Amino acid sequence: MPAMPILKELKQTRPFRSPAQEATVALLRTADMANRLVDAVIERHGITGQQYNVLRILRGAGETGLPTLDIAERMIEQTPGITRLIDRLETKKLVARERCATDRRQVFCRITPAGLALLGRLDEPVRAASDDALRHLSKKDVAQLIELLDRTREGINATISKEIKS
Amino acid sequence: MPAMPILKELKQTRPFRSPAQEATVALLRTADMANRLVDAVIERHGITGQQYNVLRILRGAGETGLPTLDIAERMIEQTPGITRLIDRLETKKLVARERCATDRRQVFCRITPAGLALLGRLDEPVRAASDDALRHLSKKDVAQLIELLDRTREGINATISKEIKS
DNA sequence: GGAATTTACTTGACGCGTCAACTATTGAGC
DNA sequence: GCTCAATAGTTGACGCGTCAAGTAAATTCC
Repeated sequence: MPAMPILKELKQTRPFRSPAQEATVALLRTADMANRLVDAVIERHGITGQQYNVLRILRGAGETGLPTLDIAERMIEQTPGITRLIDRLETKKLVARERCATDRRQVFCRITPAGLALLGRLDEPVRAASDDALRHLSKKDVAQLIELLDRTREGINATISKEIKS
Repeated sequence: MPAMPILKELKQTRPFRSPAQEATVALLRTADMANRLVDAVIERHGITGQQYNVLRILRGAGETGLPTLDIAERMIEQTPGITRLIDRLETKKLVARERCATDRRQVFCRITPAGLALLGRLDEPVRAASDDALRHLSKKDVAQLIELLDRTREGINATISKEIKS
């Protein structure tokens, strides 16, 4: 039961040029839908999906917090956007920043108690949204999906390193 | 060989709250990587990934073209951004717009010969990028991945319709 | 056939990703 | 110690998604 094949879904006449291309498009569209679903849950609580990610990272980092760029590394995102993202979290009093004394270039970011409380309220609904999104898949399917995606990322990583060399 | 488990990849101490959540995160990260790979190829040719998508849609639509909002429907995206997206394509002379005579509310967009030529140059490298991304997967794996993703989208769609009702 | 809706866009404002500079420190080599 | 390079972060500019509000041209309904 392939549900709704991508081809129809896109109302596209032109067929895919390879199965891999069909899979890639399916991957992108599926991820976008999942993102919307999860973001919708998060945004009801007054922060964006990206802001939520930052808060989660900072919660994981504990008391000491993290330098700005270390946060960026743990996100999907690259670098410069992180500054403004954290600016907004600081405005909302969910994150506090402080220049490091021993290395004055670094700025440590810590999650505030208000930030922790917000995360606490979000953990359950966010998990529920993920479970909902995948509820058509059996336990085994989910494991299989994770495995396929892991291997896909590995392949992409390899491709990228190859390109950097050339 | 699960390559690099998501958990390590994120340097995150806190474990996932459910397999579904791990799968969701894997999905989002994998899609992001795939997107970067493909976009990198496209952007070498002077347009963005979204602009490429619009051009593909318009190529599929043929001579008559498509009204603005019909393009938006076929994209991942919702509505209003499409206007400005096409503005930029028009500036680049890759798309032409013309108000419909019979229904003057509509604006028909058509791909120009220059746009078609650009797409022609991109088809091959884009397909190659997809193939590269998934080269660690066997034919069977790719089919399996497509199937799992199709079913996932189906589940998300159902979840969303359910929410709209409530 | 004229008012009230609906449709097809368009525009403004804001969040976010990304590249290219630019500043402030710190560290390394001499 | 002093120059030079690397590191940590910030800022400006632009593309894009998204919501809310606005405009203009059909359509619908008395």
